Amino acid sequence: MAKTIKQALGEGAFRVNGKLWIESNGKRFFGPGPVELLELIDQTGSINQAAKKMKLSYKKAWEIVNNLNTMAAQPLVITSTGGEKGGGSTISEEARQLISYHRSLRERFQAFLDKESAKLG
Amino acid sequence: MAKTIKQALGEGAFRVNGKLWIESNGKRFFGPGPVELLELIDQTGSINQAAKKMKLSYKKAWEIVNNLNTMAAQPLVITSTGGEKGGGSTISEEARQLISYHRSLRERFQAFLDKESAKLG
DNA sequence: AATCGTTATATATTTATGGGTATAACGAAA
DNA sequence: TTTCGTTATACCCATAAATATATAACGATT
Repeated sequence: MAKTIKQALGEGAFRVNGKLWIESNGKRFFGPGPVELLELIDQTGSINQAAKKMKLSYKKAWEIVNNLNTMAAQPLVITSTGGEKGGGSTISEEARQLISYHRSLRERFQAFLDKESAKLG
Repeated sequence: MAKTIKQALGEGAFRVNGKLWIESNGKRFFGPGPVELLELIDQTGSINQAAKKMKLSYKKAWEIVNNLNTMAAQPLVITSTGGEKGGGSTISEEARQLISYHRSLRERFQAFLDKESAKLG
């Protein structure tokens, strides 16, 4: 009698999980972290404040922003220094498109994961 | 006029990629690395030789094996010490089931990634 | 000119990860 | 009892990654 996957795994809460991202030439470009950061920049108008809300160092947040702007054809974050409020940042229309696409992508991925996980239980 | 994803990304070779694994209570349990290791243990009859073929330290390989055996309901690797050849290891029927399932899972995942990537080009 | 909070950048420090090395235990066979 | 290659485990070190700290530049407003 052939052993089943369920016998191998037992009754633990096993499930299929994973991560998705968009890459270019093998270099990771766009994942959940950047998406959240972009949304918070949009809400706060500042990389600095967005980083704090994500409990990220400003440096790390800036690196993410810089990477996004370097790899994309069009800048995703528009930054400005100086001025009354010291400067600030906004996100571009292209960024909104990417966020929207990524959201729907994640929904499809979640459905995939749920379907696969069901096979284990 | 709304900007498209293609405009945001430009003509670079962007694609959707990702990683999959099986987890239990949030702890990663089974991924591509363990699968390859199990297959090599099956071929060589030894954790030590399997580690060398994967260019992995024996220590790391043993940790993977130990983790697999600890988390699964049934042992996936059966080890023995001493004897004519110093000992050795074999994989269980449950391990073969998991390898087989994981292979088909990855095929379905790859199809998902290809389908999503096509939307970017 | 002084002020403000931000962007932008360099440098140092701490933390995590993996690898290297060493060693004991094992048990069948000679 | 000696030999063998393996499993099993502890300990230290090197490299990488995340984090912390410090500082300059910016420019509209006052």
